[in-house]
Amino acid sequence: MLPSVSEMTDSDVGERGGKRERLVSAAAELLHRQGVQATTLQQIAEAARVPPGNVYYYFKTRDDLVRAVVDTRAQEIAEVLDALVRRPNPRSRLKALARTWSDQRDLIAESGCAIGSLCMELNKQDRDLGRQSTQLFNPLIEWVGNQFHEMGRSDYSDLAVTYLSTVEGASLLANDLRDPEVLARQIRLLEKWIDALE
Amino acid sequence: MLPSVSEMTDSDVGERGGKRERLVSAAAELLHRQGVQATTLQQIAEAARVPPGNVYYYFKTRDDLVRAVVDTRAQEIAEVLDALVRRPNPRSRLKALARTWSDQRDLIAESGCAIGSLCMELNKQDRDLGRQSTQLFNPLIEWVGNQFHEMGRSDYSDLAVTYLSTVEGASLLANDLRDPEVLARQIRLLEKWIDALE
DNA sequence: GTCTATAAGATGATAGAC
DNA sequence: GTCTATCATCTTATAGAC
Repeated sequence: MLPSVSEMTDSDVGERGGKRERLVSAAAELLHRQGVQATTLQQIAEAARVPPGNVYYYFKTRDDLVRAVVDTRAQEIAEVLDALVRRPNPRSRLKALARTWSDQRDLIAESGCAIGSLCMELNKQDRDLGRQSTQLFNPLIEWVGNQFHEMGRSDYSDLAVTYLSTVEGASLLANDLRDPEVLARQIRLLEKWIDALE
Repeated sequence: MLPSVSEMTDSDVGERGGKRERLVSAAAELLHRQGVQATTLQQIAEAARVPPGNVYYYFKTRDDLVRAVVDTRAQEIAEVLDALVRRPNPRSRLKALARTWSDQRDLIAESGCAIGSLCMELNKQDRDLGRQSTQLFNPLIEWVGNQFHEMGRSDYSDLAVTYLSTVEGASLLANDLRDPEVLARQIRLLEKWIDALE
């Protein structure tokens, strides 16, 4: 079994020329833009500048590559959340997190939220891949819930769902309407809502 | 060109044994449960009890069948919205529409919102099929916006997006968490929000 | 008018060459 | 250790039988 990205040493990466990482990176982008099912290994290999068919040297199956993309997304989320703990209070942390969506409004209007659309597609798979999506939303729900809890709200769990529902729903509509400003406006309203909470 | 479902007379249906309708109905359910890309014509034909390969007698291409499913969903939406005009005021109409989602909470927790997930997948297609999704959300946004407008709100457009964002986002999270009550709770909060608006 | 057999093409995966 | 050639399978689509 090959080591995961996080387990690889620098020398491993050097020996392979970073091809595994290029594959995961190219796959992440293509799965976001085209969808999981619509993207072929050939397209991923081409985008990563790796010989087609050679993907199987780095990943045992196609599902394994998809799993690696999910792991990478989960890691990105963890990094974003970790960076926010520097902020002084839960209110400003929640608003800063929301702004990571409006900052990406152009991309989201074009291809939807990378997390939300990935989850939705994984949730339709009946294989074990299907339950991998919890890696993405669960940490977010817990983190957001913790912020509301710190604010002294006993209904922190419902508030976390409301928060993420707004963000994901607005991303879906902005994508469907191909209008980044739809997302920007909803995030602004979400910030007001956070400020208005006691 | 074959007549669409709405244009078919009873005798047409009788002669065909309703196979076209069975195909669209089976396709709609499978696209919802498995996704557009993951569903094959064989699966649809089998579910509709129509000989495999015979699908092309009723639909010129696979995309045409998907289009028929989208048309059917759009028609379903129109029917639901039409039925709501009997209600006395915009506030009760908005709450009644929201309840159509919580009424389907078990199905949505299992497979997501039929409209939202269909839109998300269509939005990733670069063919002309991709822009068909506007048939689904546009009428909803306009109708919901009209209700807020009748309530005297000048920001009716933003409110309509907030309303649908909440519903679609909550459906996505309920699906990911496999928890119908998540959706039910968010719809209850949405109803309170509607009541609280001036 | 209805359906079967099959073509044509693409995709995931493997075996083995370099 | 890296990559190429190829297989087996599946899927859309068509031609033509009944």
